[in-house]
Amino acid sequence: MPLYALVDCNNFYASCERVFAPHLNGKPVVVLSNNDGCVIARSDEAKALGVPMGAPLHEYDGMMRRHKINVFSSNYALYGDMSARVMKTMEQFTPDVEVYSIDEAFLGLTGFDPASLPQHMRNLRQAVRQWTGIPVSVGIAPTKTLAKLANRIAKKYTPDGVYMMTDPQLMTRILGDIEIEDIWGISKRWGARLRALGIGTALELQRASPRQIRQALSVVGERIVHELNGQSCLTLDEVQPKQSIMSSRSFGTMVADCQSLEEAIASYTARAAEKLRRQHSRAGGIYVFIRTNRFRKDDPQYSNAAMVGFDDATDDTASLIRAATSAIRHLYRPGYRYHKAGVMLTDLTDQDGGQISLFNPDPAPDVTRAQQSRRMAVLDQVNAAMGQGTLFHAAEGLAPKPRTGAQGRRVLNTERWRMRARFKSPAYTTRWSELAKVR
DNA sequence: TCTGGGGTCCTAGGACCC
DNA sequence: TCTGGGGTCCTAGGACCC
Repeated sequence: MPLYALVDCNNFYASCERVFAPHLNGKPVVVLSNNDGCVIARSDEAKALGVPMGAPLHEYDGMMRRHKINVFSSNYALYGDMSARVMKTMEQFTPDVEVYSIDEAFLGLTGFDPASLPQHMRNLRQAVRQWTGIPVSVGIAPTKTLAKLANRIAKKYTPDGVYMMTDPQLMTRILGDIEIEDIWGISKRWGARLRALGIGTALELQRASPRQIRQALSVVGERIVHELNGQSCLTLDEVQPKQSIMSSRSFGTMVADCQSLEEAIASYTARAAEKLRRQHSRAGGIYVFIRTNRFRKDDPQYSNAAMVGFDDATDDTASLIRAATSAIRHLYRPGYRYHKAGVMLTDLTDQDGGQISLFNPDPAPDVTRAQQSRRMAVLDQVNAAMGQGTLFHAAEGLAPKPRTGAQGRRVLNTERWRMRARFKSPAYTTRWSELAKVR
């Protein structure tokens, strides 16, 4: 029987801050997102005081002051470094470590004597605590999905932070108390779908017919059913190189001039290029986007993106920055207050070198549905005239360029998602397929 | 005024070829 | 001109995770 452990750092970012401020042990601590916008990590004490995940600072400012909650800006360099130390420590206890996220790892424990595992994991936990200062919880089970659940139990109920879930009878009792949305891979949406089928707990999902679940949730859901039954479907994966690398930020204050956008984009590109080289990859293309603040309904809205493809894939920061800033100059429109920008490196190798394609017709401020559909009609005509159902307009005198390949798909999907989010318009959902049919 | 920043996977159906 | 089957690749849409 295979055995897995999920090791999860408790309140990771908050714990990292505490390592360097030990006097805050036992006191409430929260860590904020970029620009100190909202809460992204909370210590147990902060959770107990009722600070929700994602809480916007401006709403909870007074409350946090009242309760003397210690508030930190995020320091990702620190967290990344601490994470690496934690992972390295765990490698001393088993060679099979899958780093799943910055604060979690799955361990492969097949071959270990099950009877001695809890103690082995207690030792691991203590070593991590001692060498890094970070508290972790460990869940052990025959599948990854069950290990995730065991980890919850470990975190909530066991004093030594380790829980092994192997006894079938005990498992039945535990699963009966777990809401389906708390299962790894079951979100709110899928949860609602399952509840409509009369499945509300992990136990009910465990006992459901795999075929029925496959119908409702695809093979992904069926796997979860098997995993809940102790049949391992998800194996330990080695860390793979990223298929796309993103770097984006919302600005602390609105940006209106092109120069500042160029500078921001240049630094994002440099960051992304660093990640790229670290995993020994080259980018075949770079995708660049800018947008105004969608939360400010009264502001004129503009959002656009461009892709530059390279003749030869590159990892050279200067070339990438040249491409990105040139894209920004094409994307920039005066008269807007920009809120966010970013780049995504892709391995699009089928792009022609140096070509820039814009994704969006130039959206005017405060477009109405009627205006938008008129604009779309024009765009359709342009695309029809160009012979290919491509997504670009010719205002810049740029040749239209069809996009293909896996990365192109990814980028397009991302962009579609943004468009839908921005306009909340079904017209945008259908437009792309209609364009495709023009061919 | 403020409301994060990253990622991955699956599938139905169409296009195209034989 | 119409019909049909099998295979592969791509697109578009729908999810999920931390």
